[in-house]
Amino acid sequence: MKPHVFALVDCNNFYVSCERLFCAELRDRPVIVLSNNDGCVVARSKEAKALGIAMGQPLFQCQELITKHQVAVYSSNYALYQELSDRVMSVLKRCTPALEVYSIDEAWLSLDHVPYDKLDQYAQQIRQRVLQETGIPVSVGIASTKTLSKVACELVKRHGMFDGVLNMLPWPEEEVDAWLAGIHVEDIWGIGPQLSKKLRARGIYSARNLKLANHAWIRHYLNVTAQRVVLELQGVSCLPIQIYAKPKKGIMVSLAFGRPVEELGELEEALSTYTASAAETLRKQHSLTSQIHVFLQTNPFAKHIPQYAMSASASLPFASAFTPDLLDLALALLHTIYRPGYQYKRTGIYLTQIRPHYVVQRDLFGIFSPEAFARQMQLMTTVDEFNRYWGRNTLYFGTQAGCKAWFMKQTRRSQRATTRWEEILTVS
DNA sequence: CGGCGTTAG
DNA sequence: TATTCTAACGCCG
Repeated sequence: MKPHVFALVDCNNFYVSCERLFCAELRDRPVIVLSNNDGCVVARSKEAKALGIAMGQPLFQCQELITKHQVAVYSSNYALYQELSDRVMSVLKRCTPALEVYSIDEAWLSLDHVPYDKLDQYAQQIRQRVLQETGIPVSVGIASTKTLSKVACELVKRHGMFDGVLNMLPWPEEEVDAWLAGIHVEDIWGIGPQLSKKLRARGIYSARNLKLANHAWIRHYLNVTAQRVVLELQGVSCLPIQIYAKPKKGIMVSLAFGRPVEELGELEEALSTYTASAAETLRKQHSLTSQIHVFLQTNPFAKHIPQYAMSASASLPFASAFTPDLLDLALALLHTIYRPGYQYKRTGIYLTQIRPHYVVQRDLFGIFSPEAFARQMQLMTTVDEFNRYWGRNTLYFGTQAGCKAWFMKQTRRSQRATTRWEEILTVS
């Protein structure tokens, strides 16, 4: 049987590339993008990496480097990144019969349909198309398993060679192994810090070592995930391409505040906003929830202030995606856990017990009304369509209203040039 | 089955 | 002064 051909397409420094699209002078400068609340660094340009700015580093720790080297600093602009990601994925969709969107900046493509000797050329065409149609540069790794295509992509980025595409398929086994020897175990997809520690304790330091490790030992002392990684390194594909996004089994919305919040009223406003957003996500995947968890927390890093963290859960009488139902329950839960006198840093909601909305509801006491349910769903569909057309939060529920003084800090966000008319790029 | 730990981006 | 957010899965009791 012919082995499968996996291509991993990975956008280069994706968030930075997005920012550069709308600001030409960022081209050769060091650029970083921050997490929510401008907390820590979540994306770095090549130049910023070279300066030694680390992934996940708190902003205040690299302030000196930023000033010294005039690093361009951006708050995260997810509206922009998601829109550009969608554009990249739609180009990729046209390049393969089987696309798996793995993350905002990565996708797997099956290239089973491409003749073996045309793979490199085809991958170059993919890169050029994406660049031409979206402006985003990408790297491509090609191999017989997902894990090896990750390795290939990593080698492209690490060595800045291969012209953006690395196809490992034609390589003899010894050549693959030679390159695997240069990859540390902790840099393999699926091997995190804990597994690395155990592997290193057994003298397994490189991807090559792991590929040749003893199966029985791996299974017994580690886990089945690690065993799959070993097989995948050997060229035995265990992880197929998943074309359809599985509906989420849990939906969480939780954001840290831009400043400490003490008032119940502000917490209600924030939680209502998060709940409406979670409900929207729920409806988008055609699901209902029947269990709600609400949580509340002070800032665990602020050792000097009194700490409090609490959560509460409750079940809905019947599964729902009707925002007012979820709001009622979420706010009631918030009231049970709220204690005055604390400086809260975060609240959030987590929806679980999620199931498809077409599964017919059985109700022991006859309280559930299919007619009312249908009316509610219709109302929410209207709200969602309205908001999709006129912009997020054009229509919203009363408890969300307020001045949003708690909203996250975003002092350096670029224009939402692709999703807001009033922020469109102007050329003068 | 729930809680915990690990990993990912 | 300052430290992201979301989701899945495996293991264990």
